[in-house]
Amino acid sequence: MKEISQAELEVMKVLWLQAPQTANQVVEQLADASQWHEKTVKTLLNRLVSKGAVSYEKDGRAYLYSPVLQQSDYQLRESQSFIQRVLSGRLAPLVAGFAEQQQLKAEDVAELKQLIAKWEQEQK
Amino acid sequence: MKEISQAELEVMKVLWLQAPQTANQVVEQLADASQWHEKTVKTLLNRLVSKGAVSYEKDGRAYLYSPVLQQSDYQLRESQSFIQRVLSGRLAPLVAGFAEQQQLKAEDVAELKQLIAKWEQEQK
DNA sequence: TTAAATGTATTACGCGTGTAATCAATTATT
DNA sequence: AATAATTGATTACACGCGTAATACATTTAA
Repeated sequence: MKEISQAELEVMKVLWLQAPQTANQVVEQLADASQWHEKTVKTLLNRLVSKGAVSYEKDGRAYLYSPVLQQSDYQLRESQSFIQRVLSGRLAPLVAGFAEQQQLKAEDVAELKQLIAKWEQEQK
Repeated sequence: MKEISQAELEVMKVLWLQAPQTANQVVEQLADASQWHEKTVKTLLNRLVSKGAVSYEKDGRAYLYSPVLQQSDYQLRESQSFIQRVLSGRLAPLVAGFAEQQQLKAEDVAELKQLIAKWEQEQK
């Protein structure tokens, strides 16, 4: 699976919300959200198909597009590479930055606690 | 501050470890680590200067390069944009990525606990 | 003082991406 | 059936990036 560019990711997000969808359904949502021209969205869909991230099937006149790459898989893969590339494998500085900016949500903290608990369990 | 590309980031990492450094010191480390040609590294340094991420001062015949952009600032900025763009604003999936990789070190856990304690203190 | 070496600046080039326009095929309309 | 409209495929093009090579300036060596 080749890299997915930023613009392509926006298209994936639309398909992750609901699938399958026709090109026009996708175009409509992105014309609203991102001001993209219809042709642009079609190109992005084609590139995603070439990359194997999206599949389609003919439904009479129009095509129906579906994601092949699942969002959770994508997020995990990207997160891992991001952690290595940018954070050099360390989570703490990131959390510290978030805390400083008051961007840490209760939900995040709960998740962190759970992770720590699990980690401590494994250390025994 | 313009975007920093992946190759440029490797150069920044070398400068974050120690600064100032001459171009040749940087080149040496990256020739070892990344197989990059001297000319390539010089180009990357120049682009980083153009982008305002690195500064230099003349030291006789050679130049001394230093990061202007601090690593913690960069990490925070990138993390926030990554979390918005890829994770739709939630920190949790990133943490899950960590758990998956079994990358948590005792040091991280200790630091995280402290951050959480502080955060809980502030919530009262 | 002229040549070699060293260090930086400028230029190069193919590829992916953002952003579409045009072409071709198929369906709908008159 | 011929033409118009729709939809996907192909082509376009400028810009940033990875990866250097070449040119230029300055210092050192012969």
